[in-house]
Amino acid sequence: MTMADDTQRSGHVPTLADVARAARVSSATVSRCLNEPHRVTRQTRERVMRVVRELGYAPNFGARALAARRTDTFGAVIPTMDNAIFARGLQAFQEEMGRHGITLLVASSSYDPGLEQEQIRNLAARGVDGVMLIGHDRPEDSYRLLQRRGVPYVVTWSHDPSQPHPSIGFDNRKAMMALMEQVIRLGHRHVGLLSGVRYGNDRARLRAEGVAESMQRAGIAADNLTTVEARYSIDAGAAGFAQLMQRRPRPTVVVCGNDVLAAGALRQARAMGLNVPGDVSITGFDDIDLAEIVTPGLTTVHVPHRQMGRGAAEILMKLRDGQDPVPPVELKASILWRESLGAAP
Amino acid sequence: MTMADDTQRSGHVPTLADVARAARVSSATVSRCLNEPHRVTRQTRERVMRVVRELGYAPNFGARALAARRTDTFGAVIPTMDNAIFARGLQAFQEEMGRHGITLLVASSSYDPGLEQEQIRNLAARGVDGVMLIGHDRPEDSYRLLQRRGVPYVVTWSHDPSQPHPSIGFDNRKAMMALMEQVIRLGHRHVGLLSGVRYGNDRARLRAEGVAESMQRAGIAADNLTTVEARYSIDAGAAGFAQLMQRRPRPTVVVCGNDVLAAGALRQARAMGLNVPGDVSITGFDDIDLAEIVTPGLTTVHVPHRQMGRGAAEILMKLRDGQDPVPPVELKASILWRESLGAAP
DNA sequence: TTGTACGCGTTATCAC
DNA sequence: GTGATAACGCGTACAA
Repeated sequence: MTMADDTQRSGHVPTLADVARAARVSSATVSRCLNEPHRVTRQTRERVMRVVRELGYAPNFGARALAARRTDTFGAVIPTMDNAIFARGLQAFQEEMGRHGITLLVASSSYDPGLEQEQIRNLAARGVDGVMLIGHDRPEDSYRLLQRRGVPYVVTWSHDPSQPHPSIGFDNRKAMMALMEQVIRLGHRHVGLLSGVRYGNDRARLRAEGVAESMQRAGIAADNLTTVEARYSIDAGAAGFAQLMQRRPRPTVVVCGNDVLAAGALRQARAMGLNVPGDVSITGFDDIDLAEIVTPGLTTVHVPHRQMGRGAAEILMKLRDGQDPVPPVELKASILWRESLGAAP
Repeated sequence: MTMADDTQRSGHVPTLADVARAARVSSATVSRCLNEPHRVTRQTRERVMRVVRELGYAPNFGARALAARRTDTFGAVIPTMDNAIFARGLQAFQEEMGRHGITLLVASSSYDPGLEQEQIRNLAARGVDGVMLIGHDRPEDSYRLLQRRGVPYVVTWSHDPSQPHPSIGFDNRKAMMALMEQVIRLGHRHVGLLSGVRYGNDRARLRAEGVAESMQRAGIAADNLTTVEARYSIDAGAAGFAQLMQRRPRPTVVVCGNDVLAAGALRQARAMGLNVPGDVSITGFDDIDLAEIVTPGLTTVHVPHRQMGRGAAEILMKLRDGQDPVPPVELKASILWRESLGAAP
């Protein structure tokens, strides 16, 4: 019989009433001590708080939410926790929330719109005071669900003024076009696009559109662009790169929809004995840690992750406090030059 | 005035009573339709469910938890979301939970024991039916808090039979010693240890102890080991590596407490014009994606992330269902050979 | 099979 | 400043 067996389960979780009884006050006074300490005399307050500590009391969240109709909790639904893309932005989001005494609930959707809707419903049922969403593309029902329950939300990672939702993000298409301008300037005319899955993902979709539009504007035949779609993983990136390299004429540059795919492409290039950027150039998107650490370093699009997270928190709090409407905020993404993009061979 | 302005907030969130009224049944019947559909005739069930959809009803979580004294929610407190270490294990944990209709709540502690306790308290107050914890090292109070409230928990990422807590993990010390055996066999006698922060982190502590013990067993003077501690980031790893390289005689190998530090070490080695493993060897720990993608590939300790996550879920469910005690589960970690570890120069 | 009625633990509105 | 007490929305004996 170990210690854990003795104590893992116990009889009774202390309630407000237990504290009140032990401190010889009413439950209302205990509640006040916890929520509005200044409305209680120091003497009783100290007595109550001592009992709170002794009993190890913690308020029951469900009951509190039920009575106060407010949870001081915000939610975020992100496509995946399995990588670093959203981590930094989320961290900033959380830090800003923490400063205001708000807790963050995180759910992940595995890039599945149906699952995302379920997660949104779950967060709403949990009474979150606001929700942060990634990207605009999702069933109208998902938005309606939040609107109907009066839960404020903010869309991030994408700026698209045509969308009628509060948002903060950057223009994925424009950012990709800025990168493509450099690619074309360096003489590349045969382009392989290693895109993320576009269905239900406006970031991936807009980035891909940016590539095509840039080529069109430069007067390069659409036929010179080959696109392969890959799910979000290094292995899928490697496989996609191998596929692109079979195209004739072979692309002189592989533009990737994100850094993870680019890392996979880099690995595959090495495995195929291809020099980067000597034989083929590779570009990324996002500027996560990975982009700096690979060899050669990835030329990529730097995304203002932290600024986005902090801004999203601010917007959500304005919305919660009744400020409405809040206009979309556009952030800038910039090109980060490293070594993986060079002149066309 | 955009669409969002019109609909962002609405009047009334539908309740069980609303559904009952619209469907012309009692609230009890609606509740049954949602929770025990088989105890209701098909006819009324279909009528009720249609109203549920029409009204966009979702049960109020707080109220449900309050009445049922059960949330079908498990929690996990991880040190950080900012990297991939815990992501894979957590994903497996979540998948297993999902199969059983359980939702996961994730909180992060920023490697701060105080903050971790606050998060544990928060999860407990939210009524989670179980909690997954990383590592054993934390104030006794944190455990007591859970025990007192009768919330089952499981410790992961670390196996230590001397600890009286349900757990699943691997022996961090033993794993590091297995790696060190190879390091020493390759002729290394001057070792730099780039350790993670050990305070409140038994994984980092035990890994560091493993290095020291291996050297002692091999009869190598303790003086031949230089230790530098670095917080969890690539930059800190790079700085720590630079510091270790100033030691005379210079270490022929830098053993890192995790892959992220090793990646930083690798970057710094390149910046200093040092060949790896020709001039100096570097090893990692964890085997995250990064370890495979850097150049040269990291020789590291492969950790059974997914197995750990899945196992943790199973243990937690047993505990919740009253099975007690559940003995600690030990998993195996293995050495993964890549290119960054070579013979001593 | 369905309905009635109570309790879950907290906050908020009153009196005092 | 403090104490009763009525919600809050749901689950569940128990009765019908």
